[in-house]
Amino acid sequence: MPKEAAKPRRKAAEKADKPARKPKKVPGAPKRALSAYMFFSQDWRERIKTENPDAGFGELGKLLGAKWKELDEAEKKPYIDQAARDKERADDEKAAFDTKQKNGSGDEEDEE
DNA sequence: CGATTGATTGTTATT
DNA sequence: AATAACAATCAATCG
Repeated sequence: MPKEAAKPRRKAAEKADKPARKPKKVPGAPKRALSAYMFFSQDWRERIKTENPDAGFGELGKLLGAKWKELDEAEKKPYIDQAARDKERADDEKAAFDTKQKNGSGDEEDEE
């Protein structure tokens, strides 16, 4: 049995009183990459809507997530692949962000 | 060095 | 424009 890391990833439905998550923390945030779910939704949202034209937001989310878990790794693979591809892109942004901050704030194209 | 957390991504319908 | 379940993620940061 693999060791489990105590990582109770639960953040959704945690809207007690917080004014939503913070807009951003660090200036020039290179934004992360999309997750496989993002690509999965882009492709599936059509089918979900096709098979569930009455499905609203709740149904979509729950139904989508349920399907996602149903898929096999091979099924998710293409989505993960896209996510991985985007990750490379995000990596570039991060690299640029890292380099830029290392360089110093001097000449920016259009950054305020 | 390890774990945790925080920030982020995209969908839709409603307001 | 913003929010809210759904899932991933993963990079930076703290101990």
